[in-house]
Amino acid sequence: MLKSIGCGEVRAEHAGAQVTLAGWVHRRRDHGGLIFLDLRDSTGLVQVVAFPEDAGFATAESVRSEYVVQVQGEVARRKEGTENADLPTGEIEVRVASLRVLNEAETPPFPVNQDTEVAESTRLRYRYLDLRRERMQRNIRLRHRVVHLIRNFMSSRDFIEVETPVLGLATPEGARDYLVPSRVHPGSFYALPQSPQQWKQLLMVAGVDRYFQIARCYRDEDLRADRQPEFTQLDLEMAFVEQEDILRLTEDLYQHLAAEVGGFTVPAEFPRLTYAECMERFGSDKPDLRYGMEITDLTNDVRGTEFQVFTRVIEDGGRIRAIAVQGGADISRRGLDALTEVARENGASGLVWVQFTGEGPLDGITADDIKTPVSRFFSPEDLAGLGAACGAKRGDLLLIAAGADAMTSRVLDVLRRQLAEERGLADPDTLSFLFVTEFPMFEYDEDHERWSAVHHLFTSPFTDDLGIVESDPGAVRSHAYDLVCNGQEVASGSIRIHSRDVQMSVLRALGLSMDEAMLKFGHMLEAFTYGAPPHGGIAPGIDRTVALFARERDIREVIAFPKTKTASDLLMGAPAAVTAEQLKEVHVDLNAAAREHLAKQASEDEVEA
RNA sequence: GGCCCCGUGGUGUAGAGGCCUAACACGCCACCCUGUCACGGUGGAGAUCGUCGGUUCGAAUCCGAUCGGGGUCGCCA
Repeated sequence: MLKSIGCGEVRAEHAGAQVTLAGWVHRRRDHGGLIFLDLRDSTGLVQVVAFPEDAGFATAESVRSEYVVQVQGEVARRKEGTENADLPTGEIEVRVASLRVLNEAETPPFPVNQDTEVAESTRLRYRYLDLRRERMQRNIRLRHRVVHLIRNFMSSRDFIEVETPVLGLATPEGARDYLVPSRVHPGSFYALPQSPQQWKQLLMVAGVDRYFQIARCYRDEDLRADRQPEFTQLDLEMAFVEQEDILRLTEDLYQHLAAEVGGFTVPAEFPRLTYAECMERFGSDKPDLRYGMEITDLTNDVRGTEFQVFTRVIEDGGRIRAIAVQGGADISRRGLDALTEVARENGASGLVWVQFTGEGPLDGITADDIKTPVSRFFSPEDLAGLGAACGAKRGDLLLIAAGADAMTSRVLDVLRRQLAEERGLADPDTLSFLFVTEFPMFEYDEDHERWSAVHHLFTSPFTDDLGIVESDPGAVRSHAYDLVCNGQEVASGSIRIHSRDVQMSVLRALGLSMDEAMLKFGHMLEAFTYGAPPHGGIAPGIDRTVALFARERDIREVIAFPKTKTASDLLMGAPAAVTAEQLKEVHVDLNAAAREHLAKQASEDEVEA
């Protein structure tokens, strides 16, 4: 080894010892007559000091930020009064006996030694330097730790890790596939897995009754802060289980992770809410439970009133729903207009607000203490009643949306989240986990005029609903469940269908013909005829999980080499054109549009060069 | 695919028709400095304002296109 100890590991107890250090020059402080170097490696920072009489002094004068150097010297206690309490190594310093430059370094394109804001594209272009910075070092090390904890936990529960192919078969359902052309089979393509779903179910049939895998998944869809074209899941599956077994295992895992990582408040027991309950109380299937503002149904409270905006909606089968915003009476007229605009953008024709000023309960509140555009239609008593129904006090704001459930849910969910954000209601140190259960089996796809699976087509419908799978798909409940945390879906799973007949019925409900079903899923249907055990599983997103524990909002911050929004790799320059020879080998011809695009790109590159 | 935001020395920002021969901080370079730790001091170099085109007597600034990055809706079983 080129070093005898890590920079960050040197302590007062080493005083007097000879050490060899190697690392990057974090910072140089040249006082003319003496030079300090902060030397950095993965273990931390240590101060190296060189005096003019030291052999390494001339070299110390010449080194620059990010030079890679090796230092030999004696550990010494710092002079009294010069200790640095902010550094674990702050009691000591290393007096240079020799200093060797292992490699020089260009001035980096952005500061490596401080956590300054840098354009993300620049960070990605020089990711190897970005990763050298403290924040990213912390994140990728946390990621390792979390994955390590997961592997140990799964092993301790008798799961075995099995690798499954990356080159597989395209499926007609779900996300767009990444395709890989076959050289050996002209005109045929592999698809990269959207998840190892089918493989893990086949492993269940194979008698591997407790499987897991840290699996890379690929989906060719547009990206977001929490979505990458390739991402990592803890994929797991168990045979002979019921939903409760999977949920308990998942909760145990996350309790374990939270306890080991530390620093977060986590519910003692993860609440379980049905999908219907979530939509009713929060308007979302991934509610943030760190704050209140639950939705209240006011339909019956306003049924007989004069206000036709409400009564007409009720006649049309809609409902009147509201949230109470604690302390919201101080929101300005302009702020209220902005909230109304948000409601409109999400499909509402308007938003009724009521502000209760003053303090204390709403009983006996007078018109003077109520601000609302609908005062003509409601008495102060009526409005107080509505407020009380939502749990409001004086000083609070009531926001009322009227219309179809889908719209009012969306509007109140968006408002709830926005207000929580604006008013800082979400505790950053709380991880508010919950399970959402009883997802509907199907949803209607307006664009393609057919039913599609909400979770996926291997999800088991409720036994009680098997009779209506094909006659009334919209009413079928499924054994699909999510783990949700702080308004984000972190895991998703289900109990699977293990019967060929049920699977065929679901495929028919999705509008797949027998021929198509056999072509795309014949292998699954066949496997199910050979004694498939009842089974189920879940797939927590590793990127999102690590981001939660790292307090990062963007999963790109916990991925070593992420892609941009347009799925390109700024460091390597992928994707890129390949040679005509390579295309020929895989029997691929580019169409005119693709050729034109490449030509244009090439000419732009020339201009730059 | 729609909508929105951003693009100015190496980095982060300011500049919003003529005051710009583009400002500030950090960084960089040189010199000075024996106890700093975001060391300090003095001096200096460095951007034609993403690209292309247009409007104008005049464009970093206005308009259009385009490229790149980001957000969001669709999409993501």
